[in-house]
Amino acid sequence: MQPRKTTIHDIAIRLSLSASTVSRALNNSPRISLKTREKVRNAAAELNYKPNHLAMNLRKGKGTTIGVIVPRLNRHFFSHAISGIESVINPTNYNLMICQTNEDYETEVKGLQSFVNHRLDGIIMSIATGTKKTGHIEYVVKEGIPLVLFDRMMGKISVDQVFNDNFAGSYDMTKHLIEQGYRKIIYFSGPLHLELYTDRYNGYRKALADSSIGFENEWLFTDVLTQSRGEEVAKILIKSDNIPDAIFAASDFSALGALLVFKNAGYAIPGQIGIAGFANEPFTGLISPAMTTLEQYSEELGRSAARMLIERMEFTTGLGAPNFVVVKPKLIVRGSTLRVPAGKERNEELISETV
Amino acid sequence: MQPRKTTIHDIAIRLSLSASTVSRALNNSPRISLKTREKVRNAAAELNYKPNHLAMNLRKGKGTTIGVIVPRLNRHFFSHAISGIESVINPTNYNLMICQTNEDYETEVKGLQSFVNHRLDGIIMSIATGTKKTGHIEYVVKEGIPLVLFDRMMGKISVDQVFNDNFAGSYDMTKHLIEQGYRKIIYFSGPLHLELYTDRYNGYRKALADSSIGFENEWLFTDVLTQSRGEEVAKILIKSDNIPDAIFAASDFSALGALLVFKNAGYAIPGQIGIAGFANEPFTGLISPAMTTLEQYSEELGRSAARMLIERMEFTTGLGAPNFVVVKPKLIVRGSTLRVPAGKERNEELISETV
DNA sequence: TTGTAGGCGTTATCAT
DNA sequence: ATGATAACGCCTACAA
Repeated sequence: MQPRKTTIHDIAIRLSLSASTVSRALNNSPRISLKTREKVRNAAAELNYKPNHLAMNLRKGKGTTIGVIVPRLNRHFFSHAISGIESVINPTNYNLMICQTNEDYETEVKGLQSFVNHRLDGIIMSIATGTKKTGHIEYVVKEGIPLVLFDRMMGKISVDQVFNDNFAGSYDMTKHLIEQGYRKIIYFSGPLHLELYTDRYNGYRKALADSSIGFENEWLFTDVLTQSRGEEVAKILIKSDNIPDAIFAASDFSALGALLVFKNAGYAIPGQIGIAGFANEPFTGLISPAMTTLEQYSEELGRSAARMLIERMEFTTGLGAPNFVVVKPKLIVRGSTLRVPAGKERNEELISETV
Repeated sequence: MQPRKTTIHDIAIRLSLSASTVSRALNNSPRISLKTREKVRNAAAELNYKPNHLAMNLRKGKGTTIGVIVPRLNRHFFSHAISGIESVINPTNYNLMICQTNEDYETEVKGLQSFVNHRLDGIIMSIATGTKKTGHIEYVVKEGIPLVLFDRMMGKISVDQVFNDNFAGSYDMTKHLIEQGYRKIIYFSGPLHLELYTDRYNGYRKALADSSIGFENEWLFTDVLTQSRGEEVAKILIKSDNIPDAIFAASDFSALGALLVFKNAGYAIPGQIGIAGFANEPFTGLISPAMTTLEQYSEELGRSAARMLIERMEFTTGLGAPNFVVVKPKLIVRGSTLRVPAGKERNEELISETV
């Protein structure tokens, strides 16, 4: 614990200069002679000077920190999205402040508030499943803080957004299942108050309708996103002797739960039952049978979000019309749903590499 | 974009009070009458006042942000450690600023420097594998900023540390392999300039020695931590016909790479070759055969680190003697190494649940 | 119980 | 090319 940190004043005194000169020299202002700049730099190094960003930001009315809010850090999807964000942010001189909500609304509000109080310059966020109200987000927008929503879209809010074409992904997957001969396709959904999940659900429904396959209300299970929920529902299905041809889950994790339960119960996958997920989490390529799923290009999503945010921050054109970036997920077909003999009605284009 | 944000002065003017009164009222100072406090609170809400943390921190010379530096966010180990940290930090009014180094030294230095400049109040960090010098860390310590090192220990630096007993974990694993009848046990290590990895390596060597099993220099492969490196080395082993009895990898990921290569090449696991990893990443329980590995209790590690940091920050007793927390990893025995018939020399205590 | 004044470290404006 | 001064928004002696 040293008494006090070196400031530009200390440097100024040491060199018999004024603080403003030192400040300018440190900022490489052309108004200061090269010789002086050199002297100042040396003295700064000698005195171990470290700029105080708090003071800088206070004075300038803006800082260099971007806040990121995600539901969970330990999802491949989000950690890779963050990697994408970082790859764009790192070369700039912005810093990342990350906060995870654990899908909880209160935590989300608190985190966002803290970002506002800290006068962060921009925010990238993905809404928690627990979030049903959007006042806190609209507030940030009204406050004039650049904000980009990502993955969990929110049609009502007029703000930049980056997300997957969930409808299309879901549609493609369902079509694939139908092509493989599955007819009774049960759907594991997330909470339907999130557009993300209604879109996925609608894509599934549309594909069924387009193939003239009837839909039964009991085919839909909501809030089945985790492995344990997937296991629960799978056990219920087995116990009630309500065995589906296939399960399409809006989450790889619940798909995994179902796959394990059915496999343990002795069902042949993909023979008796097909199972597909959503997100292409790394484990989907490692289990057996490997799981059919949808690649969401999370890293690219993150990069896009970061780029959009920086755009907003630099060209602070007030509240222009919001921009949207939509990324179409890619169908990754693997063993858990592939049962049509090769060369028959199998669509070669659908077959992707398995990691 | 509104013209300017509300400050305590605005509230003061509105209520014909002084700014200091408002400040005190907002901070619930008993020196201000309850009635005034109430009035101030209302006015603040009405004017949509948000405290400026930059100014607060500048004035107080300290803030409420804790920095976390990890090599990779997308490792189960680190994302769970962060969850642990958060579970301790969230109830306080500190915030987390997270930075990932991608195992790169330069990024680590830059991140740490940025933390110092932002006057963060405390730092929890795990050193990048690319880091060989420690000056930047010692600097932070000398600067008087509370710092806790975690997972990647650094014996030379006098600072609080939380880490696994890597020697013991590695020793246990090697013993287990020997008990299973494996003799030629090849070792995939991380870079040996990190104590973490020398400790693991030494545990392995000690177990071999204690069982009077000779060690050959070609059994050691360094810098084999990723899946792709694991695959590379496995292919080299097969090509050179240098087939081991078992592989013990200091990383689940390189173990995975080897497992896949040997499995694809038609080797029976655990029959012809046993494979074990380190970290208990979720996929280890999902692949087949499921992988034997070591649980590191990352969440607990994170919690301990956060607790130690807060301790240091609150009771800022200068530079007291550093504290250490050591957590012993737990052996998780699964199919990839288990081949001794039950009831023979198999040690029941070693058999743990498979998640 | 409240007000006044000064300063945290920096930078922008205006002068010299 | 450099200096003096004020201000960013808040807090805290000290004074009243």
